[in-house]
Amino acid sequence: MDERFVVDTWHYVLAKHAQAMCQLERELGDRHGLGPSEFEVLDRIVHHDRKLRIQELCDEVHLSQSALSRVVARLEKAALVTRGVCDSDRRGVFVCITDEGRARHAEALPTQRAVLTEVFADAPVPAVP
Amino acid sequence: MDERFVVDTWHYVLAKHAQAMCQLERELGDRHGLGPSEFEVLDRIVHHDRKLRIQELCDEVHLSQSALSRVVARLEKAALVTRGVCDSDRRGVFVCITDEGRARHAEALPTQRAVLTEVFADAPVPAVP
DNA sequence: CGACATTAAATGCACTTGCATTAGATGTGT
DNA sequence: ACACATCTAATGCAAGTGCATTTAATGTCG
Repeated sequence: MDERFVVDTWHYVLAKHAQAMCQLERELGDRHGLGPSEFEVLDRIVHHDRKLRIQELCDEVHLSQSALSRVVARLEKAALVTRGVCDSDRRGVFVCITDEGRARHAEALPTQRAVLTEVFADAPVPAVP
Repeated sequence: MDERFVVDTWHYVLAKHAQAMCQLERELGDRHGLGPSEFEVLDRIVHHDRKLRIQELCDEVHLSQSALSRVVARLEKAALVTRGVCDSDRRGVFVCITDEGRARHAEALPTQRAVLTEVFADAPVPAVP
């Protein structure tokens, strides 16, 4: 476990994260009115293709529970998802994507892929020593 | 350029960034009173071992110019750096690390390395297809 | 059954960030 | 020399985030 390798990898992660995040924020925002977090949540729901509990989403998205709660609130206000109480455990809330949400996601997906492809086109990940 | 590879790499970057950032924030904050951005700026100055212009730092740290300006302001308030006008171009500002800043950095460096080593200990970076 | 710990999600709050703008200094062209 | 574009850094401001707390529902133990 070379210390040099660790630091190089960290710098790689920092650089790519900043680059991709910044560009995603621009492109998704300007072209589809979505932030990276909003897109990520929609993407996870579409990927599972079912309604998910907030807690399940929490495990998959890299956000705190409170931040996720607000992202879902924004998505709900934009009519891209609906929130409903869970019958079996009325503390729980499940999030269900709407048709409009699905459409918006489908529309935004190529944009996201294009950005990622551009950012990672040359992906000289630091080699393991 | 496989689309799958691109997405996998992105997820890797997202996960490692979140994990490392979160832990750095905790450890650097609790043990040394530094945020990740503050540490990063100190680290860049120590690495160059000279006073740097704000603009130079801007190229190396992944922050906007305004955010960097405020990080430097916080560091100055904590007496870890000093700011001075550049004689040759009086628009410019150079940032100079203090002895206390050097000491704090030296003290925090092992903490940062420990966190990074832990996070990237198993670093199965998605393999290039 | 009843008190208390536990869990899920929402909310108050402070903090950091980026965008847009501003203030001041420098360069340029006529 | 003067007007104007450009550049550097700082600041007003809005937005998103995490931590701590709150509210409501569930589980558990006596």
